[in-house]
Amino acid sequence: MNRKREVQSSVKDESLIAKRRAQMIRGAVTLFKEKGFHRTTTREIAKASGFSIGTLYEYIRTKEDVLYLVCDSIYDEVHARFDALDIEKGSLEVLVTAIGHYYGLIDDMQDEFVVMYQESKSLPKDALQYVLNKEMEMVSLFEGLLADCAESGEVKLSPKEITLAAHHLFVQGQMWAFRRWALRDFTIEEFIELQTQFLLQGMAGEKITIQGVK
Amino acid sequence: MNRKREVQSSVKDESLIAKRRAQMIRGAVTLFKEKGFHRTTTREIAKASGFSIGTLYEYIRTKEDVLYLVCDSIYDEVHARFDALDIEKGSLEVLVTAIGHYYGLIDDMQDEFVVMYQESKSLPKDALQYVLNKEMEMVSLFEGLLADCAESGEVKLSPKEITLAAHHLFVQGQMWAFRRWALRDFTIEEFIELQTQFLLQGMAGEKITIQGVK
Amino acid sequence: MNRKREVQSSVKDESLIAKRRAQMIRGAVTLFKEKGFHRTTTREIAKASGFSIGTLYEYIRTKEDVLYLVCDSIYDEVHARFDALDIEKGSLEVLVTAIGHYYGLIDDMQDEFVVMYQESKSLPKDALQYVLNKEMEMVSLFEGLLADCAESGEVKLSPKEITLAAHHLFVQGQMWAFRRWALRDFTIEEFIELQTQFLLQGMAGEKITIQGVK
Amino acid sequence: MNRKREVQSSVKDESLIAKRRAQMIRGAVTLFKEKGFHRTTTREIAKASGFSIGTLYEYIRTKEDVLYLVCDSIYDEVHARFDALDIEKGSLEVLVTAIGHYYGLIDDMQDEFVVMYQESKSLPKDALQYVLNKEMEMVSLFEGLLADCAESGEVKLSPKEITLAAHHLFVQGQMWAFRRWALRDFTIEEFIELQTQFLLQGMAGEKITIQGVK
DNA sequence: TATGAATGAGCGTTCATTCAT
DNA sequence: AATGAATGAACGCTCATTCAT
Repeated sequence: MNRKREVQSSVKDESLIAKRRAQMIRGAVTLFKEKGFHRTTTREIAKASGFSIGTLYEYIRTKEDVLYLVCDSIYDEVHARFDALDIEKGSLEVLVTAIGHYYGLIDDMQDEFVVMYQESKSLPKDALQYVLNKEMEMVSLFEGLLADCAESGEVKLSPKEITLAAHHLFVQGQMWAFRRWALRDFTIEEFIELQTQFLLQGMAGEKITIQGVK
Repeated sequence: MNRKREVQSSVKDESLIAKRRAQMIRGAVTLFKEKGFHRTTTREIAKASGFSIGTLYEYIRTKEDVLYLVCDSIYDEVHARFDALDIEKGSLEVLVTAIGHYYGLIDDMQDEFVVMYQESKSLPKDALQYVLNKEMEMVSLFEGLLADCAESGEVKLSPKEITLAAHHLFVQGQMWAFRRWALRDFTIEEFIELQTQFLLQGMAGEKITIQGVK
Repeated sequence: MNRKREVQSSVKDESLIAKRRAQMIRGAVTLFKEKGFHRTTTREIAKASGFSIGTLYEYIRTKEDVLYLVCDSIYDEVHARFDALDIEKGSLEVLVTAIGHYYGLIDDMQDEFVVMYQESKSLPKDALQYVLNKEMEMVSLFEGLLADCAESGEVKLSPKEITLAAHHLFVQGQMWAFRRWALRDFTIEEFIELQTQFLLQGMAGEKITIQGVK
Repeated sequence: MNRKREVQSSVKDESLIAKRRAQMIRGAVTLFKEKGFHRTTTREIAKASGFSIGTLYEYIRTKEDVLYLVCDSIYDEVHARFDALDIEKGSLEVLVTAIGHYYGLIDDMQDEFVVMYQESKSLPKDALQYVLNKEMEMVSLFEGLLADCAESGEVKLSPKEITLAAHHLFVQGQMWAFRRWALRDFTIEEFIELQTQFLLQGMAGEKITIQGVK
């Protein structure tokens, strides 16, 4: 399994750690979104979190820990939401619900997702691996759902097509967070509706051939 | 129009400027890909370019200029390729050709595209605007093609659906550069084939309704 | 006289102060020996002493106080030992006994002596002066013993030679603590024996002249 | 052999490196003597050297490098002086000359020696090893000279006594640098004269026994 | 009395940029 | 036009010390 990395803290009171880190994550996300991880200083993070630089370092060991904490908290939320869905076996209906929830989550946590996608490359190796694994878990979840649909005959997709479709789906989710400036005219509901349509049709229809294309 | 930003140089000889900047871009892309813009030092760029730090600064004014030069050169290439296509009016066939060329280009310039998407946020405001405009030009090109298809009745899409489809298309292109680690099993030809299929079916089929979904 | 510096404590109970400071000294010596005064943190001292950082500061005012306490405790021990000797008047025999006891003490408290010699320069001015005075007392004790021997005719030494011999003696003691890595082959008994021999012969013999030396 | 550690510099001009490092060493020795290695900041070193903090770091990689450079320069000087002596085979006369030169050197470079002895423990492991080896070379030189004297019958010393005498000699040298405050009344010539006397008598005389000493 | 979370001055180090040669 | 030594602002991080509980 994908073992959670421990972020060391010299403070012992666990609930205090949780509270301070929540402050930290909130402050850091705003800053990272605005200026990026590298242009944000630890002093700024401390200030935005509402405490001093010294206190910040009571709860983390390195600046990168803050970024990791941000990424980790996103996946905690993702899991919380999906667990609430209580999925057993995939079907077109379940898939559509899952997509809706996933895109809804991204809408709720736009800043966090943008930060994660833009800045995760600055994570130390092991933390990056952890985050990528989490991402893969997410994609696999969709793959599983699609595979169930394929098995039950609801959709006709080869294994490769399933893989691609799952990534496709995942990436379109990112698009909502990333390209808001380009999608100002859409509500999240419209976006979900249209994306779902595209996807279902893309999977369902007959193969199409255009003649004369290289 | 989107006016090209001038990057100041204290050197007069235009052809020398072009030569040195080409060296610079080649060196910088590799470094930016490997370590990101912020972790790359100007000294490293100079070294990778084959000249001294002093010389580097004869051809640019700030480190960000290098990033801008990289981004700009990508779009020069994009334009060169698309101009060669000599498109007049859109049709499904033309659209499919354009997609193929676009994805092919991304495949050829993977490193450059990754750098651009990952690091462009570090550009100074005006340069970022310029690059985003370039991106919008690209998306608009696809929108134009799709609109032509809609007009001629080849596809049935509302204006909003056209916008979304164009972005969709554009983002799937990025995916090829970005998520290569997840798409190791695919060749670029397969990828183009499958993506095109998805798109065409997604646009062509009847609307699908899943009942019981919120 | 050399007045003992008061180290402030906010705790009133004198016996508790003594107990806590003893814990502190034991912990600190080990740490100072291992990593030096500057590389040792107050938190580490607290931990090694068996109490919290807050408690540590109930018994001292500054980190340097700990160092002072260490140095002071060494001289307390030195005095305790020499008082037990109950010296009245010097003679060669008494001198030899004193040397033996002094070197034996250094052997027993090697770590403490090394710390004192290596780190005492980090003491605040007045504390350093106090410690240097203590050291001078020690040297004077030997000077006194030597002077007695000179007076009684047991050795032939000018006042200047006495001074130098006393320092000599003192410094050779330090050597035992300091250069243990170079003296692995010697036992403390051998060392005392040989040093005493050297000293006595050095003082007793006829003056030697080497001709032709500039 | 004891390979010289390379201290990295980003400057290429070797003679400039030598010049700047000489400035650095001169400045640093004064500061280290005054306040110790740990209490001296790199900015102070830069200032005392006559250049900026940025320039300082063009010639070293870490603060510890400065300390190493100081220690290394001392032994360069030691070697230069001893090589000039052109010793072939030991004799009492040669030994006395060597001692005189060694103590003379220490007198000339008092500050440097004090810094080396007080602060070398702050060197990184490999550098410390290098310096200790240099020290051992020095001691061995005296051991060699003494062994030659023993062989030729000029002195009667067992191998162990030779070892101890060499260390003894070496440590008395340190004393001159270290305990100047206690030896204000002596000139270096007196000191050399008396120490040599002590040593020669210590080695030459008959064994002395004090009765009644435990 | 004992605790440990909070503080912020200060440190070592980096690196974009300049400019004399 | 090319070089690379010099600069210093700014960063990440530490740790002695305080003080509310």
